[in-house]
Amino acid sequence: MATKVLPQPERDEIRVEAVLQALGEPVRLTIVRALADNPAGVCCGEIELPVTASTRAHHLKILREAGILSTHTDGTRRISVLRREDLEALYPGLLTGILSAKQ
Amino acid sequence: MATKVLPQPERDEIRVEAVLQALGEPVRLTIVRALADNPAGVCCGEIELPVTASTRAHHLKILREAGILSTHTDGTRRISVLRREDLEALYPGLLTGILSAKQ
DNA sequence: TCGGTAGTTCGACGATCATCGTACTACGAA
DNA sequence: TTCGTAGTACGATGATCGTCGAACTACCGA
Repeated sequence: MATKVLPQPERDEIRVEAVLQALGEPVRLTIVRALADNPAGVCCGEIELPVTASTRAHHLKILREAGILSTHTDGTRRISVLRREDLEALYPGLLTGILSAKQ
Repeated sequence: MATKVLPQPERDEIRVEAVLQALGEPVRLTIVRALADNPAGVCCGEIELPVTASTRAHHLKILREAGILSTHTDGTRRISVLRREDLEALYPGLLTGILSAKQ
């Protein structure tokens, strides 16, 4: 039950370039969309992706280090949640704009 | 005076991945910010950038092909304008969010 | 017509990146 | 404790990307 939170940048440490660069990759964008659809958080493995587990972990790390998502442990599972509040505070409208894209 | 418009994607041809990937580069983000400050358009060479002319042309091409800016000729000059309306229609709030970043 | 100016195109090069397989850690169940 | 599951870390590899200089095109003024 949400025992530990993996290292992530504070709100004031988040940089736009890192956020945009992280979002500019199809697989990562898919992950972000999946998280947006599940406000309660999603277990990494539950998102269907055309890559192996190690690549998946790689992308999740990039998203976490960019400040886009937060990950906490739950047994052997890792639950990821979109950092909506932080992103909205820093770049109001950005997430909404991206998620409103046709596909 | 504004004789020709360089090839660019129609609004419905613009893809989010391309837009985000284009914006996720420091030099290109600088260009976009400069264009946002000058709604009337900016001549490429007027933006101060830490790169050579050829690299500058390269970045402008990527931004144009992503659908972020529009370029028309004016004699030997090329005037670039941010495609605010198109971007706002496709991804409402995205530009505002990005431009509101501290730096 | 002849520069000169503004910008693009074309390789080329080095750096970064996405991907993978393998090995590893951490946890829960039997 | 032993096994299976969930996920990470570590190279390695091939592809993409940012950068540059040099050569080229287009336009304007003298």
